[in-house]
Amino acid sequence: MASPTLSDVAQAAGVSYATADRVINNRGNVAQKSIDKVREAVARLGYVRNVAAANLSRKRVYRLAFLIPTGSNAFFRRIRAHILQTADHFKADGIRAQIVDVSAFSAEALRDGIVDLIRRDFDGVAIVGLQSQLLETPLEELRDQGVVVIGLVSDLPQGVRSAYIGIDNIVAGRTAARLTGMAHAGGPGKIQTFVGSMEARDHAERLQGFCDVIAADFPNLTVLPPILTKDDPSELHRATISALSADTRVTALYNVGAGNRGLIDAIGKAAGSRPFCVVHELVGHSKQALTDGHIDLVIDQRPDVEVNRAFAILRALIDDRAPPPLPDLMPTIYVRDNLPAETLNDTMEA
Amino acid sequence: MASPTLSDVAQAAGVSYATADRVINNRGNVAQKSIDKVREAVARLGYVRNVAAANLSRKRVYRLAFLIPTGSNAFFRRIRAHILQTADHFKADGIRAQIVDVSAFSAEALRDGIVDLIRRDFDGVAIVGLQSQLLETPLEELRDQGVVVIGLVSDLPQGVRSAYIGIDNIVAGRTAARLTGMAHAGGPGKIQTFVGSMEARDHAERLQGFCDVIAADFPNLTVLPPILTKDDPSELHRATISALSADTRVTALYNVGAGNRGLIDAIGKAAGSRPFCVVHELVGHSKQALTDGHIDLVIDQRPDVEVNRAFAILRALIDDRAPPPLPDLMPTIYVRDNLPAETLNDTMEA
DNA sequence: CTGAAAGCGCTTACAG
DNA sequence: CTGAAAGCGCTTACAG
Repeated sequence: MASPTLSDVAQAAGVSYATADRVINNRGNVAQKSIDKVREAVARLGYVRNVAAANLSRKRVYRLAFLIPTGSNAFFRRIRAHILQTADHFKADGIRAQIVDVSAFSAEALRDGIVDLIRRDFDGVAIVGLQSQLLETPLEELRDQGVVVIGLVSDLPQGVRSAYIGIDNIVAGRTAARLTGMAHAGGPGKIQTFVGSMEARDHAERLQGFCDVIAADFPNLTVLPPILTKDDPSELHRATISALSADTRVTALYNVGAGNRGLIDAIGKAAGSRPFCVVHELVGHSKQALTDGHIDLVIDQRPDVEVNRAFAILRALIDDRAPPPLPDLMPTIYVRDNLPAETLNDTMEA
Repeated sequence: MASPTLSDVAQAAGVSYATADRVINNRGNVAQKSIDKVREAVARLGYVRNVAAANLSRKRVYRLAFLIPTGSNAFFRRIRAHILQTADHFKADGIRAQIVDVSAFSAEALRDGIVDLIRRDFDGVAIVGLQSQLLETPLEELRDQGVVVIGLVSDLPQGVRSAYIGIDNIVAGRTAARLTGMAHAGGPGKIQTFVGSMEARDHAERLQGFCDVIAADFPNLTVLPPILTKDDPSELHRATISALSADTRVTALYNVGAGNRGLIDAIGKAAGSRPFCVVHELVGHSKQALTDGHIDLVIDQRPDVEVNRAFAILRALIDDRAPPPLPDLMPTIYVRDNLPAETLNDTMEA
């Protein structure tokens, strides 16, 4: 009943322990005859390599880095908190993870951050990326040193990363549109949209997905040209007030980007009925606004799920084995009724 | 830079390895003086116990059982698939998990299933539970043998399980109501509801949550008394047809229970415009119906997330340590635009 | 191409 | 109450 070990396999195959090990791990320098015998024994006994023992023996330590933009953005604060908490937990499993700050959304700064990583001997790094050619050379160098690189939240140039963990922002925009459309119940309407910057790929994609669905499935609705906000709460505040007061009779607001605090403040202070409101990312103030009935929907990318996945995928890539079955990642819809509890982790009872 | 080991701690504390081990693991029979010295050394060196090494040394194998109702219910098929896939992956980590069948939703059958577990030497079991006193004695016996018991999807009597992994069904019903309400855009409406059985606690809770929100926040809407379906597709088919044809002018349908195939068929064949439709659990046919535009929303409990959590929580409880940071569990809303990919697990690229 | 042996960080008898 | 030693299943030099 006990699982067969490598020495069981070696014995069954009639070779030494070391030889069995060589074929299990494809270390080469083994006669074909021995390979065949070992393979047969593995299959017959149902041998499964004990990863924990292997890691112990080779003193495996997973050194991970997370490159995260600095700044007071609530979403990235949330990501950081999850990384720290997860890193702390996995210390006992030989994982050393740290957050490396890079100044926000500048390709040059990000490139410099990556260059700094090169000689620091990490096994894997997760990077909140950008689509910039500037990053390609340093990323290739990292990879050539055997460092596993993945994109997190925002993708890196495809050729130089092993995986991307983040939502599809076109899907996120489509989802926002579907629900906004539903909320009009077939009636007419005008939707005011806000974007931080059209250069930000995630913003552009969300807006595109949104417009696609409205155009295709809600012919009674019009999407007004987006107002540029630079993700600045005060810009959003101003823009929201003017959208609310305009005689265009706006029936819905959709903010593709950040800065929601300004939008929420403006709505909270407005008198009378308000348009249907959709924003992205569940953080303190957007959650509160949902609870207070100032906005209707929050489309969220579940940074907790993303971080969870990042650790699992990095580990799997470093070990060159398949990742465990993980929950899928997709834009998640929150209304005021299905909000998560305050605590990060509280299923268990005392 | 290398992490301190227990022998570093022992040396620093001036005691033997074995003594250090005794205080780390609270094995008792240690002089207070030694305890203090070891504690101090642990704190000073920042010692973290290596769980993998400990498990290796004691040949730890986690024997897990999942008690799942039999039957062709698509939701439980999905749960089973996730359990099997996860179990397979974790074989390499010394986890042996198996599914134990119990015939569906009979307290007697479930009790017998639990009794059968008692001498089988599991470390942890996850049970799709029922609220029945019948279960208490066998569950206590299991617990007295040191087996960790958790409720999965549907809770067990609270006193005899260590954790519950499942959504809050009141929240699920409230969420369905919020979106159904939104979809009326302030206009009037009548909502036909369907339940499998009012004895099923999850059904009753969803219905209650649904009615609460409609009554509180959507005064223009009426919830019609639920039609009992026994979760039988043909019953649902019949009931849906009559709801669609009735001159009550139903504006929305909400099925609290299973059997959606019948509802979907009926809607697919109906001519003209249809009411707003909300069902539970994303499985093959509900996903297809969403894609085809036959229904509008699916509220899902993410069995993949639940299974993932179940493995992690069982392991943590068995080891008596804190579980890793895990994604929260809450009712998830699907529209046709944010559906997960077909595959169970496909973030990585080849 | 093959094998014997030490060691990874722990736990578990066993002997004092 | 304390310690020395074997062993968990593997990897890694090292010697042939």
